[in-house]
Formats: sequence, structure tokens, C-alpha cells
Amino acid sequence: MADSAGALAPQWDNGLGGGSNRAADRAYRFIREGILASRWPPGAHLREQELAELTGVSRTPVREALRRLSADGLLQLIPNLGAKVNAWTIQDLDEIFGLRATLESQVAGLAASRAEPQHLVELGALCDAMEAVVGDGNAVDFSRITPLNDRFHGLLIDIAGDRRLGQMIRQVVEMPLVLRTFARYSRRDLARSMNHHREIVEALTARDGEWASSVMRAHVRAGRAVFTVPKTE
Amino acid sequence: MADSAGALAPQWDNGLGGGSNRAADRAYRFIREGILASRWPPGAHLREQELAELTGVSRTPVREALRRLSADGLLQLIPNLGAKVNAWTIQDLDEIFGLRATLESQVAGLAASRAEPQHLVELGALCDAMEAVVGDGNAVDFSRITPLNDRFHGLLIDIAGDRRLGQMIRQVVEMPLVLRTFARYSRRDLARSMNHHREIVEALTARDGEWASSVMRAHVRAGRAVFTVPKTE
DNA sequence: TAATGCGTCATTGTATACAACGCAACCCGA
DNA sequence: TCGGGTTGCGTTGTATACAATGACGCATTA
Repeated sequence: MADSAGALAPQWDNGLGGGSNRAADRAYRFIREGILASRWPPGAHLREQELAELTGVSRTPVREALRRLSADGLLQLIPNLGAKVNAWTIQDLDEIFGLRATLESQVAGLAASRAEPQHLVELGALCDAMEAVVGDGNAVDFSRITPLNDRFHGLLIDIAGDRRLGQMIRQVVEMPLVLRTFARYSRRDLARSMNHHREIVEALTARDGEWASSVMRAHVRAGRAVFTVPKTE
Repeated sequence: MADSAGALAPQWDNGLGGGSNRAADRAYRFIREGILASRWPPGAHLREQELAELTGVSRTPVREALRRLSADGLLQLIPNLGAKVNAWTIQDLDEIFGLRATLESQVAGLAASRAEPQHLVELGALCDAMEAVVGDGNAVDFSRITPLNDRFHGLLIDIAGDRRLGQMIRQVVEMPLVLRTFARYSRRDLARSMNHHREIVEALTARDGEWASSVMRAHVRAGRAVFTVPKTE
């Protein structure tokens, strides 16, 4: 369960264009994966030449990948010196979840006024699916929850219909992905998370933006707490 | 007065690293300036080779500049086809100012709980300076207001002490900079804007985050209206 | 011994040459 | 005349060679 506390740290495609088969994209994914898997620890010094050899491309696409990763906040570029993998502090965590609370609650509020029946159906189905994974008695399989959770939050963004807001959220969610390794969801945490999802759907059904917004804010802040409060289960 | 309705469209250095003397940065500034000055209209197709010659550097730094500008939202990269200058719709305007309202009001709220006496003094001085420019009877000189206004909003971000929130705001403010040409501030608009600034300082002095946040939200939304409501003066 | 200046080296920054891709025009055949 | 295939061209994508920059170590000197 060490992997992917993705239930609250979704990992949608951030839309920054990492999907293609261009060498630059392959380098981007490769380096990103390496950082997220702590293959290079925070503070590590990455050299373009070395990354180029590891990825099997030349330095040019590696440079582009490093620039993108720097914009993502995963590493820092120091002129004439190279790239340094970012370290994460408590303050970073607070800032990131603060932003997520602000932005995602906004999305929930907008979605409440724009959701259509078929959206509510799909959101409900996602809740069913997630609850089925959590409640089947076995050890919780996060690799099955994560995509469902991602889809849930992503669908809310689609419903809200604010592209820039969505883009911002994807960006801010991208930042601390490397931290998901350290999140520890107890069964209680998961149950609460599921309840939040369900309640958000209810708020949308009632077309109550304030309600949806408030639950979402709680949802995100509860996710923040998972990084500090010791696991009890 | 056509230029720079910067009073509500600040143009702080977006922190994305356009300051250095590297060829890539020169290309970045050059292209950015060109787009902002409508030298290339929305929809225009930019070719790397041509930009390289205009800037006096090779294609490599131009490519880097284009990638950054794409991340800024000023243009769009189409694989194997090139860069297209972004057009702006009403929806874009609504989304951008919506985001600004959310983020900047958040900043104001945070700043209220963290402002120290010397901050309040500086903010007050900035208000004095801006009011002096507006109230001196001459035609309003936006080139003098804009830096003051930028400093005001930037200082609030510093006071709030949330680096990521600040970064997000700079990013979202960057987007519609090209639209500032079309903003038309009447004297009424400017007077209101000045009053908002002053009121924000008062709210900070009272350490009332809700107050500060509300005024800031109004401030931004009033700025949005300048793009639609006809000038009356 | 500590500080300072210099030289070397590693690494990034830039330019250029080449490959791959996509679009469009054109030609040929039905 | 219309449709499909093909060829050519323009543009981006990638690799590689070269220049410039800054850091580090070492020797020199006070």
C-alpha cells in the first residue's frame, strides 16, 4: 500500500503534452517517473548527458523535458549548473493542499450549477466502483482506486466547464505526486473519502453549490491530514 | 491611454525566468513583446526559422522560448506544424478573471493575518502615490500607475507568504496581458480602483481577512467589467 | 596556515546539419 | 469530371559539434 495514496493525489495527465511518442516526451516521462519513484532523491544533481544516455535520446529532447519538469515544479534549473531535484517541506505541503482546497472547491461549486443527469449517473457509478474496491474485505488495492478517483475528480472538472481552472488544478496536483509514497490511508480515511465523494454527488443532485464546495474543501483538507496524522488501523 | 490598463492587469515578472541575457531569454522577450503588441495577430502562424532570424539567434533557443510562451498560454504549439498565436474569447476573459478573483482574494485574506506594520506603511505609500497620479488633474498616465499597482499586488503576495499561490497568480495574470490594449478605464473606474486599494489596506490594518478578501474579489471583478461596460467619461 | 589567484575540467548554452513528418498540389486513371 | 495515389516542399523534431560559462583544485604567497 506504500504506492499511490492516489485517492487524494490524483495523477491525471496534466495536459502538458507528455502523451506523444516524440523523443522529448519519452524523456519527459522517463525522468518524471524516476523522480516520482525516488530513483533520484531530492537534491540529486541531474546531468543532461547522463539522462540522454539513460533515455536513449540526445541532449536536445532531454533539455526540453527538463524545462517542462521545471515548470511542473518537480526540479529546479540552475543556469550553467544543471537540474536539481526539488525537496519538499511541510510548507510546500500546506501550500499545495491549500491551493487544491481553493481550486477544487471552486470546481465543485461550479459543477453543482452545471451538472446534467447523465453526469450524476456517471459520478454515482464511480462511487459504486470505488466503494466496491474498498469494501470487498481484501487488502485495499490502490492501483484500482486511483484511476477511479482520478476519473471522479476529472469528471467534476469537465462538468464545471472551466478549462483554465482545470488546468491549474492539474498543475497543482502534479507537484507533490512524489509525496504520495508517504501517504498512509487507514480504512477510516478511505471510508471518509468515499463518503465525501458520495456527498458531493448528492450536493450536485441538489444543485447546491455551497454544499458541494464545502464538502470538497473538507475532502482535500482531510487528504492533507493523511500526511501527518499517524495511521491508526 | 490605449496602452496598459495595467491598473488591473499587472505585468510583474512572471518568475518564469525571462530576465537573463541568454539567447533563449532574449528570444522569449522578443516574441512575447511582439504578441503583446499585436505585432502578430491572434491566429498568426509563427515559424521557428523566421523568428530565429528576427531575433538574431538560432532555432534552438527560439524553440525553448516558444515552449515557455506556450506554457504561458500566449500561443499554442501544434506538432510538426508550428506555433499559433492564441485568440481570446469572452469565455477566456471570464475564466481568467474568475481565477484571479479566487486566487487574489485568497491572498488578501492571508495577508490580513500576516501583515506587519512596515507592510501597511508601504502599502499606504503606494496608495498615496497612485492617487497622486490619478488626481493631479492631467490626463491619467498609466505608465506611472502600472508599476505602482503591480508593486501593490506583488507586495500583498509577499505578505501572504504563499509562494505557490503567488506563482499561480502571476501565471494567470500573464495570460490576458495581450488584452490590456482593449481595456478602457474611465475616471470613475480608476477612482473605484484606488478606493479598493485603500480599503484593502484598512482591512489589513484591522486584521480582518474576510473584509480584505471581499474587497479584493470586488476589485478583480470590477476589473473584468472594464472590458465590457462602455466608457462613460 | 589561511587566503588568493590561476588553470583546468565538467557542464550547460548555442549553432548547424540531417531526419521525419504532414500537408498540399499535382498527375493519372476511371 | 472526379477520386485516389504519389510526389514535392515546407516545417518541425533530433542529433551532434562547438563555444562559453562557472566551479573546483592546486599552487603560490603573505
